[in-house]
Amino acid sequence: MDHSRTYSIRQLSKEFDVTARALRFYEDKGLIHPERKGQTRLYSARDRARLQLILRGKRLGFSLIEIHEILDLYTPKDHGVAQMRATLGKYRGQIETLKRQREDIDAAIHDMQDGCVWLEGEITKLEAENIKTDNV
Amino acid sequence: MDHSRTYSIRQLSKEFDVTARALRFYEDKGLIHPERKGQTRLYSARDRARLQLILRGKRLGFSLIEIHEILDLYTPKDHGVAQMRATLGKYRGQIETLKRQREDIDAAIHDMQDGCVWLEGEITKLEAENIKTDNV
DNA sequence: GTTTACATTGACGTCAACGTAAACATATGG
DNA sequence: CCATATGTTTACGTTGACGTCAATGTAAAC
Repeated sequence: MDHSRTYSIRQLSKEFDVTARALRFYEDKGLIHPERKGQTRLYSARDRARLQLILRGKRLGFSLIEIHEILDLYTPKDHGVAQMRATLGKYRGQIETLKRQREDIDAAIHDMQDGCVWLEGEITKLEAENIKTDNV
Repeated sequence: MDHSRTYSIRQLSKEFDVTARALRFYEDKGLIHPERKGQTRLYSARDRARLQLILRGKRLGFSLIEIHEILDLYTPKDHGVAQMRATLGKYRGQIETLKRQREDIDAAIHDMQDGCVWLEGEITKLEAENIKTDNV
């Protein structure tokens, strides 16, 4: 919430449970651009927000290059109307990609839930058997 | 649908747009187990179904090792009730993982849609400006 | 002032997930 | 009979995403 404060590399790495190496690596790949106080990096709230997006992208299975492109969508470029239209197209493409992923997920969840139900049934069946056996 | 027929490595690779190399690689990693007619691999409908699961897992960003574990959940082991309970736990864990992923996706979609709406607004604003300028 | 903790930049290592190339078998049509 | 297509194994190459290590700097704490 505090938009003015700044974070050290350790603070950020602890908060999001990533290594400092990873943060420097993301910077190398142009995903974050922290300031420098002399040598040491100072991460702003904006950098922190970008890191959140990076990690979300990773959880969704995107490569760092793809995440870079997604981050580009979040950084206002506002050059020409043509550019903005192009960006709008990329937004929509990304949304489509995400929706396809969500369908995959829903399918997987349904499969798994079906499996759950079936397994539960099998277990209760076996339990009934065991109870009968126990009673004999 | 035809449960009795069998597929060559080329047929499968073409149908799912993966290389034959990848299919052999998946076999190496124990994800598929096609039969052999002499040297050549013969893929059954079951192998084909497993391949579908593999590719879906990949689209969702899972590693081959994780996919292997997921596939294990699909192959009935029915040893003891204890085993089945353990499997049931894994199912539920997997479902939780997928649900978390879906939340990430929903968040990303909402962000993108917000961005879309904002961008559309900016574009229409600029267009209005341009029209005024054109008329002068 | 010195230890201790945390920071930096290379450079090289590693693991996964294949690609690529070589060298060979099998079969099918012209 | 030979070419072409498709199959095989073995082995090395490649890319992405960091980990690890060395050599060094800096800053707070005692």
